[in-house]
Amino acid sequence: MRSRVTAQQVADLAGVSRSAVSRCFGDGQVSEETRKRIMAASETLGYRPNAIARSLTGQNTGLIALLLAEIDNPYIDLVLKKLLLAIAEADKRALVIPETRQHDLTSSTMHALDYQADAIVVLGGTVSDHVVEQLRGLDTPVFQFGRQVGGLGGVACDNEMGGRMGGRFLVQSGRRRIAYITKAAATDANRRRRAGFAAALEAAGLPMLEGVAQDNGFEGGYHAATRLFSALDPPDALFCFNDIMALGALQAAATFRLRVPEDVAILGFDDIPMAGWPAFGLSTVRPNLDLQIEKLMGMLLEIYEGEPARRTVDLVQPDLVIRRTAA
Amino acid sequence: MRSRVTAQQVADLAGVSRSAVSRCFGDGQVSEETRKRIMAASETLGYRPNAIARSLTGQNTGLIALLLAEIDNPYIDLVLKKLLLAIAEADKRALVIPETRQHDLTSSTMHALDYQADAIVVLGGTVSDHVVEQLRGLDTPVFQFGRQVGGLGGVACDNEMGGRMGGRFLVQSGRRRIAYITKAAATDANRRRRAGFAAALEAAGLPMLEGVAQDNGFEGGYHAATRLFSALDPPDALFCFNDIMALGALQAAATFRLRVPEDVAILGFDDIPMAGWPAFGLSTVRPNLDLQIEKLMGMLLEIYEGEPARRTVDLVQPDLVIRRTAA
DNA sequence: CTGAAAGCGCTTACAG
DNA sequence: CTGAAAGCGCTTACAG
Repeated sequence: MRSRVTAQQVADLAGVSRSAVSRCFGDGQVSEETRKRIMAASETLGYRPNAIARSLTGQNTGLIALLLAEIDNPYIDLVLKKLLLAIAEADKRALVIPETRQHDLTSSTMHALDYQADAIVVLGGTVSDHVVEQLRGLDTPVFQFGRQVGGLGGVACDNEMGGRMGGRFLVQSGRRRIAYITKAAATDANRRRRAGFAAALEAAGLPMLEGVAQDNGFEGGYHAATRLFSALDPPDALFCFNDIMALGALQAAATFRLRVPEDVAILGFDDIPMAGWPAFGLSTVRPNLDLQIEKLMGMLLEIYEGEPARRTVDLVQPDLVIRRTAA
Repeated sequence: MRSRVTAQQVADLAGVSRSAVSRCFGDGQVSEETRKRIMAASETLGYRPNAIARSLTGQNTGLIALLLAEIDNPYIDLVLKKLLLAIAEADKRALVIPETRQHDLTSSTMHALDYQADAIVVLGGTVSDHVVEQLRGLDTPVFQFGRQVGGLGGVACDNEMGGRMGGRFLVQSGRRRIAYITKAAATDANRRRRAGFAAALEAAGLPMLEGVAQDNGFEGGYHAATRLFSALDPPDALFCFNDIMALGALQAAATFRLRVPEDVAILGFDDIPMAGWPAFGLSTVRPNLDLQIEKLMGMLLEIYEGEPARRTVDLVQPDLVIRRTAA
């Protein structure tokens, strides 16, 4: 442990008790007079309370654990960055724990618990029922971001609504052979987007074509679209699970010399920064990320007020962003 | 603080002292017999040592603070993710602290110190001399990633070498009007890439054209390239500070109906995943990120061995990745 | 408002 | 190898 100034040293210099110093830096009662003396002493000595010691006795540690259940997703990168900023601005610290080959979500949770994190936020990926059961049983509040599994509070994009918006838009723009592209293994977000999309097509009396991808990345979208374009009667619209896949599909369309959106409309989901680049002009469904973060931070800060952790998921409505690839 | 099993409870159940339990979970001497008893008791009770309490008395906290001096850089995203994985695999925890409007690098450092982080790693951005002075004076070891400011240990891509490789390649492929594109405000990486590049051109007796961008992003590259292409005698090769700018330049070339690489060669730096997408096929300089992370982790782990923190920067040589945009 | 005391859950010399 | 004791740097009732 590094040699640092302690509260006792400040107390000695200021001629007060250690308790007074503690109260001064905490929320206790201190007279204006003593506060001034303590602050002066602190400044000369360069005192800062040891957060670790404070955590041992205090109400909380100020630590919020971020569990990254999935790390290869550009959208999660964005979420992580925004969340880091929000946590710093709320004057809390983020303990970021990724899933690794050796360490699954369960052991990440254990680590968060070892450090007495005040709350745990699970980002990305799928969470098995078994793990959810564990998380739900913890004393430490657990929140989920972007997912809606039972019994765990959190915030998510209304994926079903997003799927419906996408489907409706393509139908209304006169498309008739509309496909949904995604990876086979269904995450929660995937299932919901697909369900909303399917509902919109069904309401219009249209069938939903399917494109199955190997992965939820550029290559996955590229190959799935390639297969669809190779069919006898190719689709005139694609709705992709996410923007990266949509960009892959766009590339496939270029390969087939299809005009976008004239021959085929392409719609993504996420509105990652690239979607807006002039090179792409990708039309997409944009989750309201800032609002989601804001709501999550609200839930997080509630627990510092002593309120019980929420157990429900707040859904945030996405927007349709129409650029060039679907219009 | 949540109600949790303590070492005392384990000791009671196992019929040993609290010290024995501590030694068992630490590196102390315990007989095989007692170890078994303690482990059994721990398991029945579900005991895990409280990392906070352990941090208060132990040699270290197991916390490594990651200071994000710049958050809007896709390359830094990659670095952050890889570093998070490496830290988790080394069984340490990452405390991630971003610079915010309210909190500059200095106050981020203070927060890292409050939590008694064992080491601090500064990622991205520029660090003023004043802050470097501060960081250098700390008892806590500070490392830098991707930058080479004096007196602070760390690891970085050999940017000068990378610039030279890029320059040499363009010269050898027969280009004669070669431009370097970057944002005006010079970061350390920028200066070095430019210097290496300039040296390569000078060695060939060629002038170095300059394209000044508003920012180091897609738009910056796009507009800088557009200006260059609008000139009376446009360049036949562009070397961009990073891949995102190169993608912007690529888009500008398309707008001017320039063939790439026939009319103009475009070279980036970073080899972000997108660079390899078939849509782009961007030729670029690829820092050896994995090796950099490995070296940094080596430095980080040295301090747990009680060795003094290194004060020198380990340079890692980049590779040239030739795809389609420059060949 | 203030200080003395106890305690948070550990680790670490120190005896034995 | 093992346990009793002291201590890490705080906070928090408890008296005053």
